Formats: sequence, C-alpha cells, structure tokens
Amino acid sequence: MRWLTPDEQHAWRSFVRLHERLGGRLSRLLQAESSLSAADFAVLVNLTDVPEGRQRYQDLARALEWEKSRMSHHIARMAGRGLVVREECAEDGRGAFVVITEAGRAAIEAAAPLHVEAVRELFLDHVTPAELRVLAEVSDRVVGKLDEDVS
Amino acid sequence: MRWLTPDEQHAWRSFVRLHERLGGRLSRLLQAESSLSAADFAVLVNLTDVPEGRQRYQDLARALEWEKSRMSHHIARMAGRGLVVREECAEDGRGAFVVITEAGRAAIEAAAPLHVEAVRELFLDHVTPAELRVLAEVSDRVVGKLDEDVS
DNA sequence: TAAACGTAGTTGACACTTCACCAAAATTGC
DNA sequence: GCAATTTTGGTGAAGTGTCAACTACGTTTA
Repeated sequence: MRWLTPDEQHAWRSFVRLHERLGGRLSRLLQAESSLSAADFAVLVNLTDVPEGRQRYQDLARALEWEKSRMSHHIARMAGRGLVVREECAEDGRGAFVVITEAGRAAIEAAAPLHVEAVRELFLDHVTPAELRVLAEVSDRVVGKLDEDVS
Repeated sequence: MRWLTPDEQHAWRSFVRLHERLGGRLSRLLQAESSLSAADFAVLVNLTDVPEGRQRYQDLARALEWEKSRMSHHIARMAGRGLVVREECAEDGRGAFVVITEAGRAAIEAAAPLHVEAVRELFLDHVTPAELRVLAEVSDRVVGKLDEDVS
C-alpha cells in the first residue's frame, strides 16, 4: 500500500491542527464576546443576506450544508433564545420559515466586526496574498472533487 | 473598521468549507469502515507510537491538544468498548495510564490503511507538491502565532 | 509538620450533532 | 382520482465536547 511520505504526513497533520486550533479559538472568542456560537453566527449571517431576513428551513440547510435534523434542533434552540422565530408557510403546508428577530439582528451586528477582526488578527494577517490565492484555489478544487464523488 | 475584501472573503469561506466538508467526509468514512470515530483513531494512533502502548492521561492529552476532561470522558467510553484499558499509576497516586488492548490494536491496524487511502483520494491526489508545501508553511506559521498569543 | 498551593483526573450539567425513524403534505404516474 | 413516491420537517436516543466544581494526591513553604 501507498503510505504517506514524511512531507505529506507533516503537511496533513499541520493542516488538521490548524483547523482544530483556529476553529476552536475563533468560536471561543465569538462565544465570549457575543454569546453566539459559530453555528448561531452562520445562521444569522445567512438570514441577514436574504430579503426580509426570512428563509425556508430547506434553503438555509442547503446554504449552510447542514442536515435538516441539525437545522431543526438548532433553530429550536435559537428560537428559545429569541434570536429567530419560526413561521408556518402558507403555500406549502409542510414547510416553514426561519425569520431573524430584532434581537437577532442586534446580536449579529454586534458580533460581526469583532469576528472579522479576529479572523484578521489570527489568520489573514499572517498569510501573504499569494499564499491566500493558493489556499483558495486548493480549497475550491478539493471541495469540487468532493462534490463530484457523490459516494 | 477594516472589512474583508472580496478575495479575502472568498478565500476564508472556501477554506472553512474545505475543512468542514473534508473532515466530515473522512470521519464518516472512518466510522463506516471501522466503527472508529476520528477521535478514537487519534487516540489509538498515539498509543501505538508509544512503548507498550501505554501512556499517562496527561501526556496523551498534551499530544492530542485535548482538555483533560475530554480525555477522561472519551477514554471512559473507549474503555467501555474494549479498545483501551485504564490502569492506576504506582509512582503517582493521582495519575493513571491509558493502555491499548489487543482489540484496540486490531481496530487501528484495520482502519489505518483505509484512512490513509481516503486522505490520498480525497485530498493529497488533488494538490501539487508545491501547493502542499505552501499549506504546511502557512499552517505551521499560523499555529505558531496562535501559540504566542496566550490570550 | 501543618497549611497553602498546585497537579491529575473525575463528575455532572448542558449544548451540540448524528442517526434512525416518523408524519404530513405535495407530486407523479397510471 | 388515487396509490406510490418524494419532499419537508420533527423527534428521541446516543455519542461527543466544554465548563465549572470537586476529590485526591503531591509539593512547597513558613
């Protein structure tokens, strides 16, 4: 079998470590500064990008690449905290909307600048534009391949 | 405030997406092929790299960059499945060892080749050596910065 | 040597994710 | 028009990770 070369091994492990560390740090910062988890943040960002801050569960799930069940549980919790509201859908009796509330808007508007600043300080500031381009290219290519393998 | 440029935004989002998608795919493959989670796998890899397959909780936690509480919970679950055993430590009455079992060795030996193959097929095969070098450099640099900010 | 402090690991509560299954409503095909 | 299928979303249980509080043991220090 083809084992990993030392270079491959190192690159892969470093890459995984980066993900764990940076992700952990960013979500802890977000939580501390705004009482939003990374998942909450992602939902709210999406809702502010959409007319009337209102979107079908399904569309939201597709946009975030979440499972429907995760969506359902998570929105229930966010609704419990008043960040969003669930609304029935008149046209489609099965469907429902997620709608951002005023409190939700306030939360995301307070959190976004801090989060962007953290992404800069912890990541972008240490990466050259050329490196960033490579990263984006590689990411898009690999995700594209993942999408092809429906497996 | 300094908002993100479109290039930065795109690179950052692609990068995050890559981590989520690739991590999700790999751990689902691992789970399906060998009934090990990514966390189980990491623990077992570490234990096979160490004399007698036995390591202090503390050292294992440091190596994996896990919190001690996570270590404790996770090892308890793995012990329940017979992959490892907990052993008291004679020299230090507080301490304890985690020891890999025969079943644990069998599981990791079955899983490792499949996992490596998946990492190749889903990631390494789509990245040039030069790109991989950039990735490793960036990862190491950024993680290094994270370590400096004790914040 | 006794008090104070630090270290190793545990525990319980809670938040989160996935899985497998369920129900209702819409769509499709005959 | 009606049965079969698909789509949309919900639910409960089990596994996972984090936090804060806790126990028990070791080390330092006065």
